[in-house]
Amino acid sequence: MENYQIDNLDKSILHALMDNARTPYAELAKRFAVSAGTIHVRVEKMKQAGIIQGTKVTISAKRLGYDVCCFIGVNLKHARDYPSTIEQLQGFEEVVEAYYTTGNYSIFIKVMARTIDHLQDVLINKIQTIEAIQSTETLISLQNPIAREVIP
Amino acid sequence: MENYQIDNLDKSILHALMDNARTPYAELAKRFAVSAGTIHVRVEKMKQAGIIQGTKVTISAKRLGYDVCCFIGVNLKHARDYPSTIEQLQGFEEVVEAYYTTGNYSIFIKVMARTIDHLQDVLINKIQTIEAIQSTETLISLQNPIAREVIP
DNA sequence: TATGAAAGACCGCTCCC
DNA sequence: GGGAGCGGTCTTTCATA
Repeated sequence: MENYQIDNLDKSILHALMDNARTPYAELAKRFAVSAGTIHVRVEKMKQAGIIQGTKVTISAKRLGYDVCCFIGVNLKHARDYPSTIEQLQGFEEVVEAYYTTGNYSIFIKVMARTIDHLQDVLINKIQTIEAIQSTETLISLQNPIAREVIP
Repeated sequence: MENYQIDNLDKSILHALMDNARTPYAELAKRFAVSAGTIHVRVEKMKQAGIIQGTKVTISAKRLGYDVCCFIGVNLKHARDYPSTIEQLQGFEEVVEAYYTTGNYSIFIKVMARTIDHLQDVLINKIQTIEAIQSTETLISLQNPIAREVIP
């Protein structure tokens, strides 16, 4: 779990696996002109170092009927209400991300909803029922032109 | 690619595969008391329906030295500058997500940086050099207590 | 110490019930 | 939807530089 300085080969492997986690090692080996055993060793090292955490399938939220993506800036009445608010937000499945932030808002959340009506329902009947919340500001996402991950 | 109404078994499979895309079908079969063949059929159906898009490894940004996560609300001088701005933002590897939003900002981006100094560098020497940008507002994320995906 | 090659185990895919 | 055999992939081990 110590720090491990990745080299160009590691980086290339990461790129490939971030695109498709099931890329055969043999193919990576061919692509990067090394042996499959080497690929295996590198992947194992990065797993040990905690760089590669696991694999997961990518889901299309749209295909599942979730068309509306929005961000909501939340202001709390008192900063001390932060933990309990997070706990309550966690109970709403539409809240997919939450951040404790400096700046304009206390908490910043990402919400996925099926429709605008659904979003309205989530806002009024879920989020705004939390007592500790003073006010919210909603940013509806119309497009998501960039979506990727950091790669040094 | 048509719409496909998923049932409880599909949902369970999705959950399992979102946690670990390499879970053996035989194990899923045992867990949900069906045969491995059935798991295969369901996964294939969801792939066909476009619900499952692929698999990717999960990377620890922290382990790679990226400790600072922040959101930046961007205001443009003119709405028409949107496409060219996105194009320029795409060129900065630290910009990992971008949204075209209604509300306070024209564009909303997520930035990953190594350190606060690095973030400052990205802001001053990259983002704020874009001519079309009128102003920016930065929200630094101190914690990310909720991070998951929609699952109906 | 890191790489390359080969053998064995495991998994996923396909056919048939 | 369930079960069995084939093919492919991952993993491991050993030899090598």
